[in-house]
Amino acid sequence: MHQRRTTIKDIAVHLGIDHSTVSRALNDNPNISEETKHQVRQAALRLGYVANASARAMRYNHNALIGLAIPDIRNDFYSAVARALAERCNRAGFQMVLVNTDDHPEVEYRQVRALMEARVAGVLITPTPELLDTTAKLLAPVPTVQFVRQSPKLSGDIVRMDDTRAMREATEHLLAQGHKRIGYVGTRKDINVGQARLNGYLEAHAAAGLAVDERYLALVSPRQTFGSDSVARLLAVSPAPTALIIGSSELTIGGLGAIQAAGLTIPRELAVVGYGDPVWCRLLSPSLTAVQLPVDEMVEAAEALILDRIGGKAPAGADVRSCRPTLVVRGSTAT
Amino acid sequence: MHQRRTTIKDIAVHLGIDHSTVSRALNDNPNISEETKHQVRQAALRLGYVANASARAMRYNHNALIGLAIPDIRNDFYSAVARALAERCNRAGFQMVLVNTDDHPEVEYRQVRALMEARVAGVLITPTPELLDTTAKLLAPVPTVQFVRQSPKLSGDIVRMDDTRAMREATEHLLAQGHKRIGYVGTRKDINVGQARLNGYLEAHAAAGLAVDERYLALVSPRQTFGSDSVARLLAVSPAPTALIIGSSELTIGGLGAIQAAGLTIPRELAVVGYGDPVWCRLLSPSLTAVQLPVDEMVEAAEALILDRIGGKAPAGADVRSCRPTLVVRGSTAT
DNA sequence: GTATGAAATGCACACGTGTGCGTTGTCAAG
DNA sequence: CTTGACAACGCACACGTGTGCATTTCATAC
Repeated sequence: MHQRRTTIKDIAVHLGIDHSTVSRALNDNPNISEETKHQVRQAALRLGYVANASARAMRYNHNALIGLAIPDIRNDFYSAVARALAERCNRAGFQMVLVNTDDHPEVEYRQVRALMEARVAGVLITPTPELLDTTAKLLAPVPTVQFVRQSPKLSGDIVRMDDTRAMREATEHLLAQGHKRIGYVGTRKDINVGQARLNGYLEAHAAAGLAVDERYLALVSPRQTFGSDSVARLLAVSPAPTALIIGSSELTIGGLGAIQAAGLTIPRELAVVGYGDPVWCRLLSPSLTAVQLPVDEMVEAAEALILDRIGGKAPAGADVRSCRPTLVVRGSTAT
Repeated sequence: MHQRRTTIKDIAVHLGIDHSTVSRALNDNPNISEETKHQVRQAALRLGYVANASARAMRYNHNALIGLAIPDIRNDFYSAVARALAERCNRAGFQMVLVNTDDHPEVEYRQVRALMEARVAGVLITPTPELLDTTAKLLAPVPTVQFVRQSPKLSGDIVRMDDTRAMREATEHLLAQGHKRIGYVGTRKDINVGQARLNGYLEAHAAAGLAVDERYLALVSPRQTFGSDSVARLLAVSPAPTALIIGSSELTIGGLGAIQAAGLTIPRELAVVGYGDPVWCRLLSPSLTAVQLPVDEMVEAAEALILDRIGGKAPAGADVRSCRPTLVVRGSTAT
């Protein structure tokens, strides 16, 4: 059933030498003769030796692992993040370990606990808004980067984006086109990015001296069905909004479906701005104006921060990196 | 820098008892008094004890890990697979470990090696067509499931889909609508699914007594840019095809872009069938007729197979499970 | 021949967890 | 009081790897 795997001890017995010599040979220790090294390497190859990461992790007191805890890997943004981070980790000699929290505090706890049991050297997490105290306590001993979202219960560095600015620009873009009734479907205010994005929407209205009609606002959890429901509700308001901003990639998918179901022509009857910039944005007709998220920039910043912390060469206080999303104007807001 | 983490030994010292008693207490051994168990649990909680998975993995000779090696997590199909598998693994008490091979044999080798160093109990892999001998040798000691694709160099169970049937149905669907010039953009024939899908296309033509014009075929690596290039090339053939089948999800994304760039109206000037069924298929206008892949069914089969192998309760020979994709007809092939 | 040193290798332990086996303490039956 | 039975716990080792230290071998210098 469970296969016995060859160890350095097997190699040692095979060659009639001590296992410590094998260990040194494989690690290219200068005290070992070239001849012995050669024989050891050959034997390792022949016997199919593969180092045991667990044993190694125990010997040193750290694992070359970095944990990534995100809501759902099926989300285009997070899958791009995971891919980029995995690549960077590999380059730095680390292995990335991915877990899905499903935006559920208990699942999040279990998954983070699994990461801690694996003794990850650092964690990159997009915390749920209801992050448990026990989860925060769990994360305390290791360098943590709060990615995208942040929680007051967590300490550690922060990598975020300028959500407020992005949404202000998106709103200003629509206002400049003469829209006066702009619907907004975003995430709940207790998710910090939800509040931030809403602020951008509000600021733009305030700057334009335009009052905000509460009936054009929908703040929900970032699920596709809620996006669909919310958009349907906003479109039913009378007078109907002439433009719509959707403030989350999940909500965008659901929302676009609802707009189609309503039979509205974009952008003539309804202008639309989405959040997140998956490849298929350009395939829609008309193509979708959207807030493009700086994935690479954010992952690069996060990785640099966490590696510095792991290496011990980082300032005492928490560092905050804010990356700037860009509004990409396409057909869905054409005049 | 590297935090010292509390161990059962710390708890033992804290309570003035032996570490073996702590171990037994935490594992609810009947030989330990309820009072001691209570104290141990309390102390574990207070000291923030988190079990060391590496040490545990060494004590037993297996890790509760299952490896998943796929080309790219950004692909909608594979991210859905990863999500589903992770969930099932958790339910079964396992932890999934994900690696991207990037469809590159050397990367594949490195990543599989990392999995084997982590001592995964089993591996689910979508092998690259050029899978190295060394990679195959690496995988030999553990139960392996070849997922979607398969390689002659590997042994072990196989979970695939009936690609030929799916493509035959897709082709028949177009033939039934009167199309005589059907372009086909698919993956290279040395990828087994590429050959299988092409066969479906060919079989349908043969059954209809229709000759296949080689100029309408493009067989490439599954990259978006190749999809774009190939479609552009096929559309330039004179007479141009009236319908197009794209036999890979990556190629579909690139191909749709090329069709848009050519300014063709779907389905009037060109009918289109895609492969893979991401959520955004329904958001296109017209919505995209596509081969829907049985993700859940395949993951369920793969997980059952690998758990049986790990548990030792599986037949000697390799098992093959073939799941059936379904053609979902939408607007892009409307008449 | 002996001392000196360098090169190459073996011995023994540590890391954290779990378990077989021996030991202690307690209580009841003889 | 002795014996046995049983509950509760400690001792010691194993898993695979790496490393400090001691040991061996061998050549060179005195």
